[in-house]
Amino acid sequence: MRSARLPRVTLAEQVRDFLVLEIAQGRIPPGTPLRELEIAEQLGTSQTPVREAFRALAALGLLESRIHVGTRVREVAEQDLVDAVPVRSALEGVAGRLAAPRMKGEGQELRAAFDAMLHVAASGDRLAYADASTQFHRSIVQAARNESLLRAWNALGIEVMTIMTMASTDVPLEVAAESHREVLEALESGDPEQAEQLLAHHVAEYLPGRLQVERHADDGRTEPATA
Amino acid sequence: MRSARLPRVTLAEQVRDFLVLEIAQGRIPPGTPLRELEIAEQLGTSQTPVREAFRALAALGLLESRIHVGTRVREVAEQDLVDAVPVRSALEGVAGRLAAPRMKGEGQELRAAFDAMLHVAASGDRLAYADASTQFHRSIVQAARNESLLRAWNALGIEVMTIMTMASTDVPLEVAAESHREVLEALESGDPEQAEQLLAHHVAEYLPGRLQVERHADDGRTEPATA
DNA sequence: ATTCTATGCATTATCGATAATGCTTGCTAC
DNA sequence: GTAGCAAGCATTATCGATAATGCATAGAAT
Repeated sequence: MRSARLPRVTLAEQVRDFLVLEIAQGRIPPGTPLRELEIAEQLGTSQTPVREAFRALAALGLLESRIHVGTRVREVAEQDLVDAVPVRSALEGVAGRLAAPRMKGEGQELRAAFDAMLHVAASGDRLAYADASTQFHRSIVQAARNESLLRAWNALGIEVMTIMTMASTDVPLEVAAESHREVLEALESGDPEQAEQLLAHHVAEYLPGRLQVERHADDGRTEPATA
Repeated sequence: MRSARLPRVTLAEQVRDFLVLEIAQGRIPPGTPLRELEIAEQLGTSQTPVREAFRALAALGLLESRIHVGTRVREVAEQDLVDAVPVRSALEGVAGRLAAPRMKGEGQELRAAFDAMLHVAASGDRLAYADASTQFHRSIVQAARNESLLRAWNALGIEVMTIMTMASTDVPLEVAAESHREVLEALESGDPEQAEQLLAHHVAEYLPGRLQVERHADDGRTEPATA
């Protein structure tokens, strides 16, 4: 969002990002209890920034805290990937609808994000690809110029989910990246209907194989997912 | 959510709720700068819980913070009411779709929430009505049993919005309450399609008169709103 | 054996104080 | 008069220490 702009300074944010990566990449497995003071010591900070990071991650559903008892990494992170599908689909559909008219003609930022995604896909770095993909989708949501929408979307924690998904699927990056092209074009053409449709569908496109199976029991209208 | 169950203990939560009411009811007008230490002194706590409350409210979009500079009440709370309409509509539509099959037959909790709403509407207490209405809608979102959905919905800060809406509209409470009946019935009947439709539409039903005007410039598919 | 109760312990929640930051104002140089 | 710089100030960000809480365990009573 402001990634390169401001140096992302606070310790709390650094701690948060550290934990996100540790958890998303499986170095801290689900169920692990996290103690504020322990993490603080480990990172050389005081309890305060760690506590703040815990709160932020709990809001994303990555941790769960019980007051006066403790915090641990949530077990169900995988179910979340599945749950998120219809929600993301709905939200990004709205985003497409609202963003399309504003994009007509000037999708510079979005196209830049798309190009970055293609570029990074060629490099084979799945983590970097996750970043690029997240940035692409966030650009769309931001283009809708709707604070509520952005907030709801952020609450889903797409960054983390995308990282986790990329880590557990083996879809070739080029294919994944290429699948964004029609979305980009629909937005650039400025057609709200088509943008909504394509985005809602696209978001439901890839899901790690293992998860695809469980999916069908559940929703019934949207299809598979990643992005 | 757990309102009566656990006593909602932490100071941070109390501070948060205090601020929500002050802001929602206009006793702290938009634009007001809030200083952590000042609020702390005013409430007889230390800076820490206040800081935590600030963060939570910033996440809801009620405050905006700039690092090392300060925090103030967001100006645009009113625009948010408008922005939230298509987002809420989409989210609650999904909620209805997912919740309906689970509710078939046993909508006890939801019906209880509905009855509470009717009851409180008769009393004329608009603040209490806002609570009841929020509880009704939250029940539906919870019934969908989808963590991501609940998180996204919570991120919208419906409680606050409903309080603010009720404060600035003059729709008779009985009418507002009654309008939930068909939603309830659709859910009890267990039909996902109909529940989705009705909810998405219902959510877009009431908006304070002053705001209705601005609305039409903006979205184009969903209609007016409160709930 | 089972339930109740008291006590200790692990952990968070809160506190008061200090460090760090960014804004602003006033000065200086041109 | 204006641009650049420096010092002071308001405010947050962080720290280290203490208070409060809930859980678990062990013992007593039945």
